[in-house]
Amino acid sequence: MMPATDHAELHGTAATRLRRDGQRYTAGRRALVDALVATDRPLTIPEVLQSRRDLAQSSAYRNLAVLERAGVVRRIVTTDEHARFELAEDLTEHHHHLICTSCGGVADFTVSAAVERTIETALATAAVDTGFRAEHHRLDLVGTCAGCE
Amino acid sequence: MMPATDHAELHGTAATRLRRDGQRYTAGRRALVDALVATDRPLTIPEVLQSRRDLAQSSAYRNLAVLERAGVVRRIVTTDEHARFELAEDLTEHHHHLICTSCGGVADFTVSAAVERTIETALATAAVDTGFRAEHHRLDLVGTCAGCE
DNA sequence: CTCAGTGCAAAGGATTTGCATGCCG
DNA sequence: CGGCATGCAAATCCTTTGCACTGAG
Repeated sequence: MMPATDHAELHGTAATRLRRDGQRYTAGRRALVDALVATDRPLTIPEVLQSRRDLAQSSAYRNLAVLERAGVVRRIVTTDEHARFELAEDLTEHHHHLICTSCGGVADFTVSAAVERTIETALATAAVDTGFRAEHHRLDLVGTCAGCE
Repeated sequence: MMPATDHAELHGTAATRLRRDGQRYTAGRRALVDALVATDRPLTIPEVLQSRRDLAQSSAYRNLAVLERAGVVRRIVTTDEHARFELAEDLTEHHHHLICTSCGGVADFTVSAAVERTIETALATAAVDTGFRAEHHRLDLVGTCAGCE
């Protein structure tokens, strides 16, 4: 798996995935992807709309749903009232989230490959034991961020 | 830390924590705790209301918030539209969640103490690196449950 | 031309809140 | 008695949807 860190390639990948779903890669959708590329943390829709004033709220919701179905973005829920969106993992890299219970903010972080392997193995076992078909795991750290301290 | 698996003791602990917050342990609040004790997975508010028809919806929301502030229950957000509630971890035991993306259901599971230690260590490092004060971690497995397969 | 995409405004649905009443301490 | 707790209904807030319009192919 090779992360498409190059912007042009990223947009190409997005276009391909949308086309596969019978969807177009329009300016509005590209703008959403651009907004997500420009940051290193998942954004809420208000945040996206603030950075791109020309986007209509309803289109943002609709297009993020389209992008999610096409596998370009991922929707995550944390603890606050807004859903958040980030690029799909195969377009960036596997990471986790620091969730601040004070301000509701979210930041990304990663752990070593060795730890990931340990977790993967343990989860695979748990999945087999319970007849669960695992798609992916989610490891978050919940607490207070440096800014809220 | 000793899990208060005994019901009487559990209610005593709940009462103490509420009192510490200047709150009463009323019948309605006890009923909510009972509903959560009776199951091995986090419940949504509709689920709680269904098992206890005598509870008013608004009181359930209000009281679960009170119980959360007092540290008796924990609110968790998964991927579907409803928040879910479970007993605080120190009243049960540390566990994780299997989240079904098909039916929205949630089940509990645990991993070995060795794996937990590995995770704890890795997260402690990440927290220090980012100036984050960690309260707890969250490890979920997202996929399809046996029933939805 | 045709049909997906867009924007506005209105609807929907989970959760919260105002207010009058009930009940514990 | 005084104040927290409760229930009902109305209000909120995020998100979704209806509908007419625009634009790409």
